[in-house]
Amino acid sequence: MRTEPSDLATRRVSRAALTPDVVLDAALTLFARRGYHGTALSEIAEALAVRTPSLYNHMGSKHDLLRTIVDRTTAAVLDDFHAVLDPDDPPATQLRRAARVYAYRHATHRREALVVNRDTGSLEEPAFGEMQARRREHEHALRAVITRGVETGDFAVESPALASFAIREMCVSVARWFSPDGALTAEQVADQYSGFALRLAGSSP
Amino acid sequence: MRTEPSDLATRRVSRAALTPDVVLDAALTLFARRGYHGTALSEIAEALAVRTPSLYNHMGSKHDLLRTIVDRTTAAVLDDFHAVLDPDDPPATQLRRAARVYAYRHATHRREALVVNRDTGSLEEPAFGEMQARRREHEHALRAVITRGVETGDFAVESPALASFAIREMCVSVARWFSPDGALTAEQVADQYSGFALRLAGSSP
DNA sequence: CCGACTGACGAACGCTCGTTAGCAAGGTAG
DNA sequence: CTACCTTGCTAACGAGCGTTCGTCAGTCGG
Repeated sequence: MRTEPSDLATRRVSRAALTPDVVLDAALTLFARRGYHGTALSEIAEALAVRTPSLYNHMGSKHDLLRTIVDRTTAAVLDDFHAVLDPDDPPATQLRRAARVYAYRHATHRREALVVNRDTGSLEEPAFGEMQARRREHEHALRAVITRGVETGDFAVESPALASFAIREMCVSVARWFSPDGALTAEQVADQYSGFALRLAGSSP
Repeated sequence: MRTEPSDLATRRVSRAALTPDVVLDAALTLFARRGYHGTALSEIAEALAVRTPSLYNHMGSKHDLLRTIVDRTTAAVLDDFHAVLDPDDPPATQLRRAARVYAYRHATHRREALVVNRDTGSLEEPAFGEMQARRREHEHALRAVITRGVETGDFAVESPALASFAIREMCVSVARWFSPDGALTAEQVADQYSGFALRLAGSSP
């Protein structure tokens, strides 16, 4: 379904078959680097070695690019969460897995994360509302895990909401500094961050 | 020196004396809401009940507004840090105070934090380099605290760099959700977050 | 009462943006 | 071979951007 993305690299000159997904990938790279309003369609076209109007054979509008990126990304985050959360697991296991998969995604999908966390405010309705709903769903689900852990005595925090915010945003920020060429792999970072999350929640060892 | 800012509220109609600081404050509010590239000078002018060219009596350029905001904010963060850090304190006290003042600033100066963390990439040189240098100084100073704590056995983390990133970004994110009208005051949030930081670093109780 | 200064203004600038229309080249199906 | 469909192109659009200039009303010290 998806064309192989070139990660953070910029396609150039190659002029290999232009498709909607190729355009989307170039937009993703540039949106992540310069922001949605800071990126001109002419820059996306240049990165693809094509004139600006040609883009319109493969997309609806500039705003559609942003909407598609945000839609796919927020949906994937929720899929991740529900894929690893087993209701029968103890709270500590649930939190560890939820934090790990969340941190892992932000290490392996840096561009998506940067765009979603910076340019979400440029979405128009109804896309903005839908995105907020999905974000809230994830937020509430994570908070529920912490709340249950506090009730069972596995966790110890004054405010589950506060801890939930802190853990989420801590994981989100991985996208701001992680590099696949760095000393740690995405898996190692995700493991350590899930450990941070457990400590933060006051998980009893 | 500074005119009293109207926090997140928007000045309107009042037409009280236009000064450089009043313009800066309106720009701060709008940059925080819509981003630097997403904000037009005409919107800042409208918020001040003035025509766009009049702004130029009180500022150099749009980019100068951003530069001034970032300069003042990053300088204040470093001042905060050095004001609370006593080299004779044990690592746990140093980390608690550093995290508390950092979280507190992000709760009480939300607009500045949002702009600095979103639109810093729109800075041109040399402003961008200067900002990066100050950010790095704060980052390295906090990391040094953690490293020392690991050496003394007060902390327990695999990678001080990773823990430092996590703690910093966790505090930064306070600006994204904190509300002065919420259930918790800025002081309470800062206290809890500094507790999070200590736990995250594996501080021995 | 007058001179100089401050500051908001209308008009206009050059530029870039996102987007549309129409045409031409190339591959494909019949 | 021909008709068609796809797709990149040039040209052009209307709008909005940040910024500059000259003007003119208001204010204030003398």
